Amino acid sequence: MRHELTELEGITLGWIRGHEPATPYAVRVQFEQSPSSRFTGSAGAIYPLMRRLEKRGLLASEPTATGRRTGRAYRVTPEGTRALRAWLKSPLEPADMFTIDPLRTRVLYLQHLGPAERDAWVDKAERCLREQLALISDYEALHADDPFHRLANDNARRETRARLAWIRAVRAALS
Amino acid sequence: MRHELTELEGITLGWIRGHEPATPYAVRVQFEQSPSSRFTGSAGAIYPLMRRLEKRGLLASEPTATGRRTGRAYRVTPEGTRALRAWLKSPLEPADMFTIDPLRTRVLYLQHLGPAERDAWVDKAERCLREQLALISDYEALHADDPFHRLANDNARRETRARLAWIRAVRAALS
DNA sequence: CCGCTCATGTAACTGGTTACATGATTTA
DNA sequence: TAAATCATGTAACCAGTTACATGAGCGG
Repeated sequence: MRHELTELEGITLGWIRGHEPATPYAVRVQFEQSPSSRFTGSAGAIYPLMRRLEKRGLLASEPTATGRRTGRAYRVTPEGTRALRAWLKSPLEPADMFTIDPLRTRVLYLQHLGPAERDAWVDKAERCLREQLALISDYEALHADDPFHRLANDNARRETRARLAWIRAVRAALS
Repeated sequence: MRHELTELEGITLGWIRGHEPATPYAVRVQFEQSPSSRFTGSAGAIYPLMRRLEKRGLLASEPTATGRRTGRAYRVTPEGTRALRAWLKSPLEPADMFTIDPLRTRVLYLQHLGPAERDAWVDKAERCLREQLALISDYEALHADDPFHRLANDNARRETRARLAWIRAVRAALS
């Protein structure tokens, strides 16, 4: 009885649970409108993933037809709910939760850019972080009703603010 | 002339530039002692990667022998330096820099846990974040001399602190 | 000499992306 | 009715992981 889920599987399962019955396309749209770039929500990922979860007994599907179109709509099975709950609780080992910040890795080797290039880099980074704050607010407006979405959004905002404060510290340190 | 590098390639190239001539094993050790869990620095990743970069002309290798052991030590070519600099400057599109926080995705679906389970989850998350702060300090001590490392470390510390503040806000919101 | 760690690799797998193919429905 | 876009899927590829194989050197 394997219950381990990848991050994408966990998120998908969680989303479907709240939007049953859900087609793969609906899941895809959801991923595309999210400002996160970790997953594209490409068809090539979602369709096989959902069939995979069904084969594992975590999803069950019924055929749907809008007009003459064929397709399948999925629901989370009790087994799937159990897997979702296990996923929610599980991977909280300290090692697993190190955040990945592409800015952080790049600053490690910033010595290989000239002073002017470094300044340009820092400026651009700060601009991008500001834009991101705006994107976060936009996205938040879409889900103002869901308190859990608001909490997740608060996380994104706080992290982005911390990175902004940091990038300003970087600028100060470089000059 | 393709100059695009994956994150792992960029980091590897940057590290080698500062530690020439470097063996794949030395690169591996470096990754293992880093507190980040994004890359394991497994042999299966590093050895092929470095050969790949050599074939692209970004690394050059000389055979080395400690005792009767055979092996190769690598240096970054001028072409490799150019690629490194391009990588440092390039992927700062807003979309690319969204941070991945496994806590954030999980909180989205926390509604599927009971109140007691949620509390336990929040407690564990907070404990892990605290441990991480300690890990960050340990790691910082290893590189106290390198100002760029210190900046990167400052980033990790600020983000972790922001996440800690957030998780406390989550606890407050849940009760 | 036995076992441990150092060091170099390879092979099979996996999860996700890109790019493509195709048919249905809506809109100009 | 032509073009756009909605919706469902497949195939080829790719970077990185896991697990394994192997041999050198070293300490008990």
